[in-house]
Amino acid sequence: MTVHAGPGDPHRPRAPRWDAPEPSRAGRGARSGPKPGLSVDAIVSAAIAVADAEGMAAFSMRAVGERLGRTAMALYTYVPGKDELLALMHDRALAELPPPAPRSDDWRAAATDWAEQLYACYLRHPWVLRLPPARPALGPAELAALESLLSALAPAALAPARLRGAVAALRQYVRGAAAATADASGDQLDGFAPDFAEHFPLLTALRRDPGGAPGNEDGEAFRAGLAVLLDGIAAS
Amino acid sequence: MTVHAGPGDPHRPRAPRWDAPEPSRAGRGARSGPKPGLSVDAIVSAAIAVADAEGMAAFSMRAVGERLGRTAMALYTYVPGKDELLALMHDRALAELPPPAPRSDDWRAAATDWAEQLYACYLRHPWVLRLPPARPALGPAELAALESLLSALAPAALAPARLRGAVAALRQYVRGAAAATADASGDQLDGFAPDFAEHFPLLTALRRDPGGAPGNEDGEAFRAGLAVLLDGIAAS
DNA sequence: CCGGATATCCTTACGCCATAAAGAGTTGCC
DNA sequence: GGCAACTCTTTATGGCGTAAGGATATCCGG
Repeated sequence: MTVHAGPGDPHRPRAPRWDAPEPSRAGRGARSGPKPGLSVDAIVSAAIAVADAEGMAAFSMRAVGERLGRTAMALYTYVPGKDELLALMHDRALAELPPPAPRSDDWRAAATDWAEQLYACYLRHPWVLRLPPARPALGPAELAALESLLSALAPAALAPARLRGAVAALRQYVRGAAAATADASGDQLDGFAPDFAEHFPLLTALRRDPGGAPGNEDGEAFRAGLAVLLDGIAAS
Repeated sequence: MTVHAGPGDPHRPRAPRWDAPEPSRAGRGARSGPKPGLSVDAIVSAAIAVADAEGMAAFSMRAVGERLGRTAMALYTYVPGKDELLALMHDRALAELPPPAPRSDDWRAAATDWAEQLYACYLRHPWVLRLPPARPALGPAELAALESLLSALAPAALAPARLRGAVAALRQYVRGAAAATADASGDQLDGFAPDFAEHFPLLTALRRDPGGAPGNEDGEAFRAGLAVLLDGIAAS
């Protein structure tokens, strides 16, 4: 990545090593000052711990600092601001995804696996689905996930345009479904006006139908939608 | 809906008419006080105007009040808090969607239309995709949109489980794709490490391929994914 | 061993935010 | 007229991100 808000940037004179471990410590002969007590990695870990445990609403620079026994301002030595920290968190979360599985001819199983891994990752870190849009480019882990999906779909030998469509559909579907599941609002449509059934007859009918499994409803819905999608890919 | 934080609620003694026009003014014989200079509707409209124009980052109770020539606190007479206002904004935005089209046997065209309407609506109001998860239930406009989709899909005569999957896939795909388009980050993956092509060969290959239309790339990607999805529904 | 440079980390402060509390002014019913 | 109900304002509280500046620790060249 190397976003490099280096010391040349007059706007951000702090933050000597933003974003990368700065190969060695040999930038200039000048290195001095007290040993760093923190690191970008440690801050990102603490930040993810806060977001996972307390939710995004309770996430703040102060909260992250506190978890590390520092003040909020101490973080600014390592990270230029909250937005950049969020971007690092995002990519770190996606880095939990497994590397591309060894090539298999069963693209359907491979794609299913990919989708379920990503879905589970989003549910482990639901705050990812709520990050602000500022980041200018995809992070390395997100790129790796895309590459992984392409590798899973390779045996299907789709035409390029079709492949683009399939990737977009899978990626966005998983994200949307995870967002729906995470916002437990889900499809809670009871307790409404008394004329609910009148206004929404088809919804009511679908609702009354002997649904799928009783528990784990969200997971079931996710898999059902995924199956439809994969059928579409298969139909190419 | 009738969420009714009525005067009986000790926690919210204000906000006499939250969420519905309160059929007439006949709640109790007691009505008095100055004529309301605002209304929930006017506030929601102003709030949407602010969010559309300035983006969610600049959205605040103060900003909405200012647009109406009032202070932030004046809004609290009509709306119990920011979260509830956001929920109303969400539903109002989705209320722009057209009512169910007259029944047509071409479910594919009908579903495509539904998806494009929703996609366009999200792009008109991208802040909708970024709302906090608090709301406990779907709003009436969102329910109407679902009913509309069911009506579009009716001629396909899907089995209930399959129908559920198709609805979930379409809904979440449109939402995810809109979010990706709105965060103009899109798929910006250039300007990276020099070994980009090495690390991500499949991505690089797909990228090099003579893509679809030159302009309107997002819309193209959206339609391609949608086509895959609809093929999946057709394969039932 | 000693300055000076450089780095980490802290305190303080500013201008935002949502919203609680209390009061001023307006209106309609008795 | 009096009073209750209502709208809207002012003020205040406790949070936020982060700019600014200072204390302190560490290293380097002398």
